[in-house]
Amino acid sequence: MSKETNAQLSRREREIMDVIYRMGRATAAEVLDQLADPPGYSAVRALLRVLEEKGHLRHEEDGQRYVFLPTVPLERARQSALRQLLHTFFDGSTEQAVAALLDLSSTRLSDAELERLSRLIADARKEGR
Amino acid sequence: MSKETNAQLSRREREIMDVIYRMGRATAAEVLDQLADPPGYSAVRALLRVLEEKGHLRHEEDGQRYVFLPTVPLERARQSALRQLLHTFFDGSTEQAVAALLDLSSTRLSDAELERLSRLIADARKEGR
DNA sequence: CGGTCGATGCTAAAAAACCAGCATCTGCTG
DNA sequence: CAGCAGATGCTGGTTTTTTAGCATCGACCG
Repeated sequence: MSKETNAQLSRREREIMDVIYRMGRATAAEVLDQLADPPGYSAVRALLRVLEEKGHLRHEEDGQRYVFLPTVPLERARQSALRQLLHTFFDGSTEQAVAALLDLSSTRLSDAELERLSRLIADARKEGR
Repeated sequence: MSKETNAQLSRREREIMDVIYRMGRATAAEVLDQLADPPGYSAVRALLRVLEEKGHLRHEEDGQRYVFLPTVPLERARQSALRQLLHTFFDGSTEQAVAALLDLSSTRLSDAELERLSRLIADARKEGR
């Protein structure tokens, strides 16, 4: 059994984790001003403590203040999130998910990006055999 | 302003919505036995009622029992979810997201699927010009 | 007809989440 | 040294979520 990054997050907890994943690392104050519908400073700190207890965060001391980091590295968190999304919204179909992703941002994609994506798939095909 | 599918879901509510998106439509009993860490039947029904009040679900009557459906269609819910995921875990980069997606399921992808993906990207490139 | 089964509606209370405020500590500055 | 600034730890209370239980209703069956 692994390290027990204990179970299910509440709404606020989720929001805070998201902020920290976006930032990579963050202090209480930084988290606070990234929150859309901000509570008080104390509230944020309390939640950070809880998240640490639950094993989702750890902190390093930077002089006086704490900088919080995820215990689960970005890559793994991503994977879980993707897997989850794939399962609930795309019935597990990578193909559909990629399609939706392309559609979502079709205008924003540069030619170079598409080029690289194309290569990515070519590589996947080769590996497959 | 649109129909006000009122705000943020709690943990259980989220779980239940996920089940319903997976199933497309579901009765209380069906939702119950899809839940990983199941509460009582009553609890599920109560939450379904709440979700309906909040505007996330509606129901149709099938003889005696209710079948619940999302008010927001799958496609739109997907988009929101993807956008969110892209933002918090991939810094908005579609490319990285697609890469992660391919990596996640590399073994599971059939040749035919990769073929189709490749075509998808080719199409996107054409449209871009 | 009377009873049981399987639904629903509703309510109240237990549990969890959320939050603010105060006490404390440290470093810095006048 | 005294006081302020900025950080943390902690505690208690309010609000929201989550849950179970009980009442009801209609369909079906013997």
